[in-house]
Amino acid sequence: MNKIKSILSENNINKTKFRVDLLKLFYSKKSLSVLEILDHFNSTVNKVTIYRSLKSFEKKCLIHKVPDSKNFTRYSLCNENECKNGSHDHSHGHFICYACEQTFCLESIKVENTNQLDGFKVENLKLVYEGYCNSCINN
Amino acid sequence: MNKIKSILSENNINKTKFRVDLLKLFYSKKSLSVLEILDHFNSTVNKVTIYRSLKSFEKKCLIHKVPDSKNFTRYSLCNENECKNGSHDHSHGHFICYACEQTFCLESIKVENTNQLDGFKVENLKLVYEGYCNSCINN
DNA sequence: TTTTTATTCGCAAATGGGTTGCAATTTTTT
DNA sequence: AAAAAATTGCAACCCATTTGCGAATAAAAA
Repeated sequence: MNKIKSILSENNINKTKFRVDLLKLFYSKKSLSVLEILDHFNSTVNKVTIYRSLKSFEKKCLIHKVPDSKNFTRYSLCNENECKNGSHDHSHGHFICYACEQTFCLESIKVENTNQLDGFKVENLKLVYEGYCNSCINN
Repeated sequence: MNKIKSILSENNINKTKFRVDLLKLFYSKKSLSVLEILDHFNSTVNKVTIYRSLKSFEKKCLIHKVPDSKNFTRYSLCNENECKNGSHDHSHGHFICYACEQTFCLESIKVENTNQLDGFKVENLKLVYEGYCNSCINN
């Protein structure tokens, strides 16, 4: 609660009720989509506000986009070691569950940025696993 | 020309002028988006027709979706060894060019479907390189 | 080759994610 | 408390993709 507010303060984001609640929500979820956020707040908040809050959080390196199976955008908390000053680096694999559609960061699976690819100059590398998470298998 | 038509015949897709031309086009490109197809035909064909043709080709394993950088869908020809009977398996890496937005299949970079991931049942694995292709670097 | 049947096509309209302009409200600064 | 800056909601928009439906076309049957 206090932690959330101080994070917002440090990043010059106004501590409105919604933004505090939204950031708090991120601390309890692996990843979130706009639709899930809208559902969580029972549509008491306008979707434009959600988009703008996400964009603001992203710019301040509180959250970043993560891969998803469909063409939806999902976000999850930044890792302090990886993202700084508005530039995001998630050099680890990701897992996407077909059932719950959650995206999990696989911090232990590092992807090294191979510059060695014949005919191409590689700037980024994404490693995405898809399947079923344990929680979905056991339900 | 004859080859194209016989492929369509074998897959029970009507050999309309547009579908013949569209399949021919795929044989000359690494990958295509709906917009690129629309441009190529100078908007003489309805975009709904494009979407439906693509879906039909995909169902018959002539083409499949490939990863892209933005939220657009791209398609490229299926590899006969990999895709069969409507189920698509592209177990190789992909390269996406930031400049031309083309997606290239890296047939030589195979991804083995690791079932070994703690806490997850892995069904699929995607390896995507991003950067600049030689053609864009030299222009 | 005519008739029948199955596909495909184009158009209009709808769905869904995401954005923009603007005026009203809230938070921060002084 | 007043002024300045950030945030919000609303309506309207953009763009990719889909759906319904009747008209046109292709393939199969007679």
